Amino acid sequence: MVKIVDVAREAGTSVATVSRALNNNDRVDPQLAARVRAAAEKLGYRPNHLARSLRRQRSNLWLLIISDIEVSFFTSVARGVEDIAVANGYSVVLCNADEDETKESQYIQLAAAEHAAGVIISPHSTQTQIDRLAADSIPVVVIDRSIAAPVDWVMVDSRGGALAATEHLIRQGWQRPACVTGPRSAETAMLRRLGYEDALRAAGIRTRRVAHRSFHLDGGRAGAASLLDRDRPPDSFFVANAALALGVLQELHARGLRPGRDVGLICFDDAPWAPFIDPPISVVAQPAYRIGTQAATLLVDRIGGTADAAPRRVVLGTDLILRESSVHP
Amino acid sequence: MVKIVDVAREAGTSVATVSRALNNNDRVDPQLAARVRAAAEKLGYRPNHLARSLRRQRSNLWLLIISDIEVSFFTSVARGVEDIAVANGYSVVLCNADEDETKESQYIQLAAAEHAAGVIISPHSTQTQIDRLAADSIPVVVIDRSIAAPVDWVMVDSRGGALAATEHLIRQGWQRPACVTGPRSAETAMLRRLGYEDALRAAGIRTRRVAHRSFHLDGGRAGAASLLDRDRPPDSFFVANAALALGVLQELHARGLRPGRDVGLICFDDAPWAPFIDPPISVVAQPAYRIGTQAATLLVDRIGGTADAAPRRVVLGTDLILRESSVHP
DNA sequence: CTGAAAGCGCTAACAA
DNA sequence: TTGTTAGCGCTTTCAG
Repeated sequence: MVKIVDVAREAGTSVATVSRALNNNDRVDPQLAARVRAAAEKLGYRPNHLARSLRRQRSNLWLLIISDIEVSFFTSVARGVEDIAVANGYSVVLCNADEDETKESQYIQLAAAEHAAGVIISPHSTQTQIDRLAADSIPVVVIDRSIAAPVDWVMVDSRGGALAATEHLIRQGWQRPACVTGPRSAETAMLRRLGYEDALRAAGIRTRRVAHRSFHLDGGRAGAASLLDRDRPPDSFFVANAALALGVLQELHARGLRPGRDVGLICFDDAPWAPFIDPPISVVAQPAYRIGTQAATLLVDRIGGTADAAPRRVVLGTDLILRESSVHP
Repeated sequence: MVKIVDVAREAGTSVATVSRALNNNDRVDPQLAARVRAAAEKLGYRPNHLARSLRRQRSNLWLLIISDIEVSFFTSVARGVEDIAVANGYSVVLCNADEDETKESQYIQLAAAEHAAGVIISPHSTQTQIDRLAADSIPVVVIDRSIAAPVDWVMVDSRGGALAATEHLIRQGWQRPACVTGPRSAETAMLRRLGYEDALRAAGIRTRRVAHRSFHLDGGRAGAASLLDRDRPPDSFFVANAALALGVLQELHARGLRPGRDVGLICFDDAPWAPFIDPPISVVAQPAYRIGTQAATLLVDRIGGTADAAPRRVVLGTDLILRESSVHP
């Protein structure tokens, strides 16, 4: 391992000058700086981030903690985050909390222990504890779901999107829309349910048909099954995310019910496969990449700026993409 | 920030003893150790990984560098890796190289700069340079694709899986199978092509219908289009991964060709949506989770063991899952 | 079994 | 503008 003192010796100068030349370049003789860079190059010098971060008390590493890596929404977000981060000299690593509270808290610990420069997180629940980060004054930006702490966040208008989707179902002529959503602990699950209920209320439909399940395929299947087993089963479904929708589709298929003919179906979040399902699925699309860039921009500001500025909140709109699954025959 | 010296003061002992008590516990008086732990607990002490790693010259962090996070195969691998890593006291973070050589090399640099304990990587190409890691004696395990360096790796039998898939197509009665695969630089792309050709050879089919494209939806669409525009177009497709398959489906749909009726279709890698496509897609399934656990196990051994032991190679078999898309009417 | 002290590689006062 | 040097927080000899 070649270290800074080796470069100093090679360039015939001191470690301080090497450090200065290789970093900000602030007030070091251009010729000397060039010599230093040449020496560093020749020796293949790579700064040791550990030592640097320990000394500086801050690193260049961001942790992006996402609640479920299998959700393509998050992978698009990640791309947005990364593009902005890299442009500002940070590296981003991903942590998959897998909707598991324990894993999530371990990653939060990790961010603190590794002295991350910043954290972007889609919290498992509104109760997710980020005190560990606040205590070490590591800036945090929350995405997708909100949290019981005064931090910056970026979200989509879940309630509005759900309202639009359910309204669409009703306008198509479906009479008894149901809502299959995530666990009560997930704010997006609740907001999407509320949007669904807004639409029912506006249309004067009294019966709420709601199933809360885990945000997974199995949850979708179970939710749809329980709803369909009721006395007056739903004739259409607003589903709160893509994984759930896959489960709902499975259950519909098992019962010989075809979306766009026997039942209506629309879901939140546009998955890459949604246009290829039989029939193609209508969705509420989220601006995932833009959520990532927005969150990253907030984080860059927060790292550079004053810690005690008031939290900033960004809410992005959704787009309704209509395909065949929601058509009323 | 509470540090080790604070704990020492609280416990009425020295930093050395605190360090020992909090780590291996090796030959520390049990009573003293208990006092130390109590003090650490009381003060909310968290070790600073940066300082520890700098001193020890090794960290507990693994980097898992994957070539495309949108491929669900990799997310399952990640889960397998993580389970083993955590069980052995390591933390793992994900890096998405996005099939981009530059990003990949930046992550390799990052692993070196952060003194990662180990790296698991699905390399962008056989030419991926991991010298940076070898130079810092950071153990590496390669997955999914091989690489021009003597390292441990874990792969699936791509060629065998491709052979089985293509044989199945032929046995169904399809006469002119084609192969839509990834770029020549990707070893899996080549191996799957070779397996396809093995099957044609065995069946005495002379005409090779092959399209190499990028491992993405667009590539699949373009590949299928170019094949279908030939003089004697294929009547069936073996597709080298799930993203490509989506593109192929798109092109077939655009031409009014229905899999399992007008054409045969089977693809490598079982995606979560594969059973829900119209018609459900036949696939070659990979033991993704097991690839992750195997790779992680190799890495644990390698970190603990001697660096110069001969590289170990693991090849896992694939499973053919037959659904409707490959049926010959 | 415990403590004192020497660094890990780097940056940032402080001096020159 | 450059160099000397004191740590960042921790682990690990080496003495005791």
